[in-house]
Amino acid sequence: MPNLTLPDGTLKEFDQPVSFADVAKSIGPGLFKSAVAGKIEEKIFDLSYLINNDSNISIITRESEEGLEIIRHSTAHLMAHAVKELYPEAEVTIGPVIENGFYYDFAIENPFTDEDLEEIEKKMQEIAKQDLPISREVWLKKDAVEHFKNISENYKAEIIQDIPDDEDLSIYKQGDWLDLCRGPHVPSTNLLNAFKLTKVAGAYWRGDSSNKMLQRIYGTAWADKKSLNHYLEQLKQAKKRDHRRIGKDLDLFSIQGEAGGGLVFWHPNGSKIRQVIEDYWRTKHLEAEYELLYTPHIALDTLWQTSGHTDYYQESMYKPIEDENKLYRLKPMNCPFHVLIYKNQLRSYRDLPIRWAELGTVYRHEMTGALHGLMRVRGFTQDDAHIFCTEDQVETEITNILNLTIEILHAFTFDQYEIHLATKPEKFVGKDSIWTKATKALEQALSSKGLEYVIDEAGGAFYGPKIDIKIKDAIGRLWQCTTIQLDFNLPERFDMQYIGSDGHKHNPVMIHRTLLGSIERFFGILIEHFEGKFPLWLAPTQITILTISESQNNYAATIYEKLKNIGFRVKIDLRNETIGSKIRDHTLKKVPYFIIVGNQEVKHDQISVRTQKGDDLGTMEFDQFVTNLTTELTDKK
RNA sequence: GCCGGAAUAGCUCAGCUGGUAGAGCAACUGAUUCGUAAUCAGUAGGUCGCAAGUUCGAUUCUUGCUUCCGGCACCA
Repeated sequence: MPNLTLPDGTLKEFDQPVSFADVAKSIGPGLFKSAVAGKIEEKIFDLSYLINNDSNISIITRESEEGLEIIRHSTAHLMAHAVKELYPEAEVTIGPVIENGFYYDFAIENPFTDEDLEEIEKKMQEIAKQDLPISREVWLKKDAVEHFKNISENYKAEIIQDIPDDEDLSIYKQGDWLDLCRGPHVPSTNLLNAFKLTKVAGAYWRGDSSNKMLQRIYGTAWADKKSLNHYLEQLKQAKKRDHRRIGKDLDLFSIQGEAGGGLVFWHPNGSKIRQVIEDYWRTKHLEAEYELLYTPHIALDTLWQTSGHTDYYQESMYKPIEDENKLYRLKPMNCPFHVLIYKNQLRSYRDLPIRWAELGTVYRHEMTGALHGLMRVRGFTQDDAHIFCTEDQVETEITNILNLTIEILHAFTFDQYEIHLATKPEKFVGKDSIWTKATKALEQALSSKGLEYVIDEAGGAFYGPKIDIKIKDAIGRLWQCTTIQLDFNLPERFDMQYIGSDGHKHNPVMIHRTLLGSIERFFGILIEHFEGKFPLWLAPTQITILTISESQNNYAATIYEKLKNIGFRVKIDLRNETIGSKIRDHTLKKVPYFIIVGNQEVKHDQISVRTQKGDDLGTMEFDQFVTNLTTELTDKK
């Protein structure tokens, strides 16, 4: 005779065990209709689960986060069911829920095509309409293994083998198809009506590249058609921001097969933006008392042996180049070079901290399949810096780095982050005591800045703990750019030293840090973040002057000269085209401001201003315009 | 690197089962001199990614290579 307490505190009394479905029904038909599962305390159960005892319960509806997850999970099963009906020879493996959807991996001889996906989707709709009840059964492990082996579902049998003997095995049935699953699931297939299969791709069994490759089908599923369409629309919008598309449209950069994959060509427009970014970066680093370095692009292989790179990262380093019987390597990192400069003279504790920064171009042989626009390339420039300091200086230095990071990211309108602090892994170098001290210093620096962070337990590199910062872009995606890493390894490997106040030699602590990460990748992120509509201070062309007809050419030229002399990046369009056509062209080129001059403007010695967004700011004095833009530049808006 | 797909004019794309290519935009020329997202007309533009094979004949079929796309694996 369970007494059930609902989330709002209401007490419901029943004189016999009841299912969640009945409870929902007793509360209201609307709730019953949208119910997909139930919850006792924090545990989730099927709607059909019978509640025997007094408990705190709640009903999970299809719109809730948990409800959606159940719908997605059940849709994954629905897809597997459909695949088995169409391709009985396919073997099912696993089908988890992922962000916005699900996937299911199948072992099958002939890979699925896009046409197959359509067929499968149709079959899914068919099964969903049949309104098949989804029921749960508990099986013994050995029965389950035997069953799946009998029907040649070897992967499933293997999965079951790995489940501990004492655990209950639940099997879910819909129609004559069944699958091992922890559940819960929606009570019937007709609750699944807003889904779409999105793509098919290969994926390794158990995620191991030495295993067989399976066929993975991805899909998305939602509580209703409206949410599904909303999501599909979002996907389309995200696609419109693709930096490869915009990079081509705005003539920012290219990557050319003729030169090789993953090597970036910065066109004049992209180069202009990069130059502005780098100038700003340099200014800020000089202000923060860094000194700037330049180092070579290649060095003797033996240097990379000393640094340990050839041991750990050989596969992603380019092969050695031979010259005069010596082997050289393209640099995959800048740090050993900075170390060499450090070692070039005797250092005293009075010299520390030393802060050296370099926009250093490195080359890494990424695997072909990994290359992706500007996001993953083979040659890129890191905004790298190394700080050499004493153990006691670590916290202050980290605080300084965080300050600089926040200021620089803010300039690019990135003000929301997710911060990770990665601690000592199982395999590590250096003394426990210094790890503890250093990790504490990182924590201290973060908390004193009031920054929230999550601890990534044992996620540090073998050579030291680190802070990673992920920034949130305009459509909520996270990108890891900043990383601040302590290194107890290189100072020892290279036998770096300083003379302490005690007159003895000590190893300095080395901090590696990059704020933007790779300039190429950061540029890609910026393109997507701004959708190509760069703020005034970054825009390759800031102003375009458009004439109505030929008679304003001279006036336009004077305006042009004046703006250019002030330092604006300005262009002039004297083409024999209608004003509408000119506006369209430059709007599509994402120029922030247009100055339009016709006979009216010439007559009153004024200009008419329009923005890229389409706002007509009307006519104004030239000086007014310059003042407005100068403010905008200072504010970096 | 692995699985699948793709590569045609500067860009976006069409070209059925083999008979050496077509549109729109851009470019160029001319007309038009125009008031806030496309003025009109004409011209030119292609080793159909590269190499080999099958064939009387290959953009089309086969193989290899290169690059790109979607995932997987990898990412100091």
